Amino acid sequence: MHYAMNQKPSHVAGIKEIARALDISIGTVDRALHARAGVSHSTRDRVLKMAKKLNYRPNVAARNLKLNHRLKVGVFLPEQIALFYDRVREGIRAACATESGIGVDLVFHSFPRLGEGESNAIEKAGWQQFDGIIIAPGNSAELGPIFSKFEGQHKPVIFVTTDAARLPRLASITTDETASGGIAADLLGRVISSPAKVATITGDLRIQGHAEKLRGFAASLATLSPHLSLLPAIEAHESPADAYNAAVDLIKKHPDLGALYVSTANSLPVLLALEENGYLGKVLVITTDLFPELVPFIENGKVFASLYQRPFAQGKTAFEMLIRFLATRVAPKQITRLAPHIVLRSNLSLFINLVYNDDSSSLSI
Amino acid sequence: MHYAMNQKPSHVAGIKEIARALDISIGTVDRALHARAGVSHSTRDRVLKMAKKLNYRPNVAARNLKLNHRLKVGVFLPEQIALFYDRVREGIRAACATESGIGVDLVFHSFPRLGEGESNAIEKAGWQQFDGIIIAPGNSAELGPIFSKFEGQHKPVIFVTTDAARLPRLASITTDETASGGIAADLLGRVISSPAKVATITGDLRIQGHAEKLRGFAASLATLSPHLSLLPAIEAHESPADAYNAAVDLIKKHPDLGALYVSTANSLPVLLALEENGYLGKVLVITTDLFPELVPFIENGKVFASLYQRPFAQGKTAFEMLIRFLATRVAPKQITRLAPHIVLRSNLSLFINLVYNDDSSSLSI
DNA sequence: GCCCTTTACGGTAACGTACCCGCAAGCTTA
DNA sequence: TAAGCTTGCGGGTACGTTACCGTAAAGGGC
Repeated sequence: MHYAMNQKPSHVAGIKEIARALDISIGTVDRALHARAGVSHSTRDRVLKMAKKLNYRPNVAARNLKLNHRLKVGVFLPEQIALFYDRVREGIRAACATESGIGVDLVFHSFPRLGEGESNAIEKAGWQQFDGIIIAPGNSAELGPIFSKFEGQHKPVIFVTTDAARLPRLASITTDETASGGIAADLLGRVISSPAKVATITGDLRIQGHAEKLRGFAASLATLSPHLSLLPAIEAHESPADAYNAAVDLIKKHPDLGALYVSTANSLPVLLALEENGYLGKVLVITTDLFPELVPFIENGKVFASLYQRPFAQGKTAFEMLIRFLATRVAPKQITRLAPHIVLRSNLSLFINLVYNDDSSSLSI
Repeated sequence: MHYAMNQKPSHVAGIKEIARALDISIGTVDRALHARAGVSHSTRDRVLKMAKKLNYRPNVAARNLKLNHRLKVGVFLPEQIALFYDRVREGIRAACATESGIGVDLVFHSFPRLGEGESNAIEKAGWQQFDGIIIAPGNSAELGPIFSKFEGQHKPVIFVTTDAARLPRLASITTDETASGGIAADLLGRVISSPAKVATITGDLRIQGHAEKLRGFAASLATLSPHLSLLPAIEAHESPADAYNAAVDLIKKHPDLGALYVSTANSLPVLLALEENGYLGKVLVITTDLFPELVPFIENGKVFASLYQRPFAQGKTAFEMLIRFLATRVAPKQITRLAPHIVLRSNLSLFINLVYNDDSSSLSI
């Protein structure tokens, strides 16, 4: 038995076929199709109708050849944490490499840390020169003036890795942070069946994603795992020393701690603090993201799970969206929330080569 | 502070700049660059050197315009299970839509079920007419003769959703089935802390993926969750009635069953059997894939997790790889194993719109 | 010497589109 | 009525590449 459901690739017409069909010049057809001046209403209508009838599709190759414009895309990402943001950059580069239609020039700019120096970097680089921009917006207060200064220019900006809903943007790509927190709470509640205390260590709560993760965690804990009681969130401000001390404090205050959710990538000092005090293995730990030092902790089960934010996929998606918009001027979905990957010791091997980034040809896994 | 790491987009030369630099004709340059006949060795070398020196990049737009060849891609996928394979088709279509460079004609062919009628469909459709083929190879025994008949033609074939390692293929895209099984065993072992019996219900074990899932499950159970004892695998052959009866038998024989891993998408009859006998909620269940009927089971926690095989991402990746090969003749990584998504009630909402497929613009989440 | 083939290269017509120039008809204004 | 302007359209060129055709020059066989 055999079923064919062809959609016939029916002939697509060019601009000159329309001209021939209406016995007018291709110049006129061009003006009509592009709503340029110098065509009467009646002719324009006739052209548009015939274009639809003949199934006109502009030939992208010819257009690109003619208006030989290379696109310039500016990418503004933090240097820290390099292992994370380098994967974003790789995703962008990979997507750029597969782009066969239009010529794209990528210009990478860096600033020290998320929310630190990004507006500076943008202003120095010159917003103007880019056809589109990809950025991780850490400090929306600082970025606000820049965005409003260039308002009305409709420069397409795409946010990656974290969002800033107040700023006007073409699109934003992040993982679903609320879901990340929710998954952590869900898993902890499933594994720990009796009542227990749960703590969270987070990063800078002014960054949108961190707050969302916590909200998701708290909400999910209350509904899905009510037998777990949540301790007040500990904000570690991305500093290793802060995080270490906070963890030591925590286990001193709550020696009966059952579980811990580290919602920042800065989990290593926390793990060391737990290990040194003999709590690693006793406390069920869920972390965020993936980097080489974390691998052994997951491998030997001391860290139950880590929620991977898929930097490569984020970069790739952002670039694809931007180019698609620049080519077609059709706006993409404004908010895209990728599903975070749940990294366990059983599927760790699927992510490990990504982390060591020895295989740049690897896909957006 | 501001760090710029531009890789300068330095001027890229065209074919005629090389010609001018060497004071020869562009025809000669073209022949030299494409290793065509009619150029002396010395001139060829000079051209190639100058091409490198001037940073020659062929203008894809111009090339595509000139050799106006549309590519024809044949897609052969089963009809059953529609919700799964339709997502694969959507992924292919989505990738095709973003393809701006070359014109691609997609031709979809279907056959009833995986491994049933696929060789028939291919032979009827005519292997010859396609520049490339995407197929779900269920029955490698039947496909073998077809593949060997056309051996040496180097027709690029990409396998999706399941692999057939014996057949020559350009690439294969599946989820990592071994990891799927491993994740199931890992999670079950984490949630169930005391010794318990674990059963598996699988599909046709002649299909590569099903066997791999079981192997992964057994291996992972032995190493990560040794307190769980694995019962012999039950093969349900994709038939709903079979699956139902098998499940009833199972709980009759093992009323103390602790957990169940359904490694086929055909999990609904199993869930119904458990529900009718009051076992749903007592037995920890992990299923495979996602479809509307499964959603409420996950929502209310009766199914702990489901391992989603990302059909959309598989289709999209397969198409992108195929086109990239056809455009550049550079072979992709032969084996790509995507990480399956772990669907829990806490992240179910991220996948639910995919399942109801009301949003075809959604990404390869 | 002639004729034929081969080799190495020059020249050029497209591919479909965008954009500029030019021209005729109609209209306005002095 | 002449000069100037606007409107509506035709014609042509160029974008970078490929695929031909043409053609000198060199070589080989008679």
